[in-house]
Amino acid sequence: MKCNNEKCNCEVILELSSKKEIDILIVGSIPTDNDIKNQRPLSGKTSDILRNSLLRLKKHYDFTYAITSMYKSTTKKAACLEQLDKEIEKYKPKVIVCYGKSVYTHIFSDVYYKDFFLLEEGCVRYSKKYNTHIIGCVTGKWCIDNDPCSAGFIYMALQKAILHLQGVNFNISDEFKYEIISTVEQLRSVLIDMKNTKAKVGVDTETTSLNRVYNQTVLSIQLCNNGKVGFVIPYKHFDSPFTNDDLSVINELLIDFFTGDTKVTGYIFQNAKFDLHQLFRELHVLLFNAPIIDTMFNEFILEENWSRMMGYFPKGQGAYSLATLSYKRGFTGYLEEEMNKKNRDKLKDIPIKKWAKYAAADSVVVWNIWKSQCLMAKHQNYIKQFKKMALVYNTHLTRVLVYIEHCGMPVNMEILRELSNPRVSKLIEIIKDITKKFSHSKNVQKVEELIRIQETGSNKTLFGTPSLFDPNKKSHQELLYTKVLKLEPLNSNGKTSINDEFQKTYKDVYEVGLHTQWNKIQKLKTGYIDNIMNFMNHETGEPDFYNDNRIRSSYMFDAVTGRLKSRSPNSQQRPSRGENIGFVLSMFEASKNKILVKLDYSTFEVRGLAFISHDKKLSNSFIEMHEIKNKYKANPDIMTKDELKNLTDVHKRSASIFFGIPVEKVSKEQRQDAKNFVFGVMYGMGDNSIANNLGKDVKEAKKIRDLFFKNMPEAADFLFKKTIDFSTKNLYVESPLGRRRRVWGYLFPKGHVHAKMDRYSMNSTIQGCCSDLNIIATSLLIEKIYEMGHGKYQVPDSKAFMVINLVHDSSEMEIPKKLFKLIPDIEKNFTKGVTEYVKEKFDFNIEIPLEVDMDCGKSLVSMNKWDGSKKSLSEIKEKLTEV
DNA sequence: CAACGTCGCGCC
DNA sequence: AAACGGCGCGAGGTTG
Repeated sequence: MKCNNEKCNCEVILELSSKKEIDILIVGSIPTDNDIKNQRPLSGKTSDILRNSLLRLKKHYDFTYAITSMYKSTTKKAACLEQLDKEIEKYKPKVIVCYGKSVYTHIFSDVYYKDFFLLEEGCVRYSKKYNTHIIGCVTGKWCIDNDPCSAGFIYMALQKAILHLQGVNFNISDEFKYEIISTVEQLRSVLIDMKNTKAKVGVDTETTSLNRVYNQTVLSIQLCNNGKVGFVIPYKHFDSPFTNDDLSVINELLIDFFTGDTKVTGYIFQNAKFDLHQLFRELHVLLFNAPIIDTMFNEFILEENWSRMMGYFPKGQGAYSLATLSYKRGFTGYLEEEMNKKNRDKLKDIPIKKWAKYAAADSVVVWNIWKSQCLMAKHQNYIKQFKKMALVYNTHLTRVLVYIEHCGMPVNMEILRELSNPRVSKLIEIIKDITKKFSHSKNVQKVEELIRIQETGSNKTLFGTPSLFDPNKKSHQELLYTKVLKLEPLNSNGKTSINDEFQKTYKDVYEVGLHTQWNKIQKLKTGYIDNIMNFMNHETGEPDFYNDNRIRSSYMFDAVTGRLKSRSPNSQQRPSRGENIGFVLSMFEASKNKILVKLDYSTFEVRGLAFISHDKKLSNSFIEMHEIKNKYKANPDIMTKDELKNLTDVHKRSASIFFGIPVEKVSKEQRQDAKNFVFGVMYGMGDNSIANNLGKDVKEAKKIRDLFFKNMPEAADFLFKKTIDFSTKNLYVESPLGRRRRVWGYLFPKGHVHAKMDRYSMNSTIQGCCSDLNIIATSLLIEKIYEMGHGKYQVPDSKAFMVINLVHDSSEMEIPKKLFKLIPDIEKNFTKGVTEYVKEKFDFNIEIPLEVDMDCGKSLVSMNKWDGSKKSLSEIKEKLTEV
């Protein structure tokens, strides 16, 4: 059919799924030659994702659709746009899905964030011009170019379009009212009213800064329990009607509200961690009387892949920010200039009346977002697990994050200052020494000559000319290793790069060896000495660090598998092995009269594989080892520590299972092979990589894989069959606790992307589940600390039981020496305690015993391993009373 | 010169 | 042709 525009002679292509009326019109941008030839728009390879999504959705929903393109020719001819209008006029679709940003911005001109399409993506909006609803989504090409998991955005947009036909609306209202509380009695009556209402309460605070512990003031607290009216409680603000006496009454009222008897079914926050820092600091409330709900966490739980798209969102307004969450649900309030988050740091100087409306909005909006999120969970068939995550899990998560960030990791400043002082630092001395060795190398001297000629045109040197060779500079590396030393570059692009492979291959070349040492030690200095010194500096640093010399990293929950991230600085990559790390570790020292306790789950992910897959032999391995350990703990005299180590080594046992030999006959090499293999398998490594890793040829790696399949059939079946079948079918995997990881990449055509999704699926459940258990266990411990009255704000910091760091499967504490007796209880909490808890609350039965390794000491360089026995405990105690 | 993407490497 | 999961950070280099 030809376009009926006289000026234009292009082909009109339109594909109809049915001759009935059209529900959904999908509009692509520019057709290809093939599209036109076949009369089938969006028929190319990159549209597979769209078409696969339609196929899958057809299985669940009944709907009709048409596919067309905005332009009718392979070039952008303006005249053709009229043709699209005619199509819309003719078919009167109930909703238009705009495939790509250009289509969306053409059809829906009312776009606020023009440069950030992902803020519009998936939001159903009403178009006056076409008198229909519009929804935008990314294109397949965009998914291919960016992240395969973004393919889900296309699927979700289509699903939302379909749900729209059924009258399902995820958007929230712009309408709300607000009230400023002006007397204590008024507050009392509002709080009593809320306490006696079975509803959730949206909570928000306005503060003077983003600090967590120090140099911070709460300006106001907002509450809303119906999604319509927000109450603003003025707090410490010049414009507040409350006297100091009033404030202490208000504090009592609030403490009672959050901890006393209540009918409230949950508190809804946006970024609960921040507001809980405020409530913890001001009111000392950490354990609440109702679940803590976080709209930010919920949004992540509903689509964790947004966390990988941060670059496509405005600075300071990420994918999970309140502005984004509300905007994506059609809330336009925050677009008003007065509501702009950027102005919020000035609130302390502006009368409350002027900003109360916007402050109130935060509590109202989160309430409504929660409703919208529940609706979404329902349509993902996820509501039951979602509520477990949102209500039960998140309460623990938030508590842990608040407590850890509040406590902070102690630093011995004397040691740190010494390490950073070039005159006395032993660490800097090593760096100087390596630099000297470099400059004495004949080869480096040749490089310096070359550099000098390059830069000055002359190779003459004066006495005292500084060394020109910079080991970090790529050009200098190139000169030294390729030009002078003539080492064959190992990179496929023919360029020298000082990576792991290069350093291993040429480890016998003197300069390469120096380089390796230099890189390592330099990293220790910049990453831990310089970095932390900066944080502790009163000019460049942060008050939450320098006020009490504790490191307060930010912990975030947005790692796609469910692990925590830590940043500023990253406490999870603090050095743990290798030369010279002692310098850095020595500064992590417990404060006076306290000790550090480090708790690691023992081979947690391998154990996770066992208890998630219910592999018999692997599980038995762990059970047997547990029994041996218990016997030893009861009476350490029955065997030596070495014997115990031998008998309770999971990798030795795996090797014994793989190779069919007794544990005590397993060689070092066999153990290493089994270990590397199991980890490789859990990461989804192929035979080639495993072979590479084991330093064997592929045949042997395949042999070990066969042994794995033969001897651990349930584990192999779980990883390679059950998990992948489930995720290809459902496009997600789900952990026993109810955490999902979406693997939208299966919407791609079969190929390497599917292989990637296979790996994500196999790994995510185990990785996430182990991390979740660690977090829950830590939270349970904090609960107990508070029951015993040893928590922060219950006693002075010098006597408080602190939780100071969390690294995926380990938890670190700083405890008063007097509480040393609690060590066995801590161990129990992280093993039996958490096992019982998840059985009760999540119906998750961990059938094998969990085990932890525990170390205690004054500082991280002087830790003593506890073998679980009473004897060893008293030995450590004795050692620690000496320091 | 600031912002950005890439690399290499630290941790589990 | 081959492909190892999850991260943060500092380095040099490129870009506008």
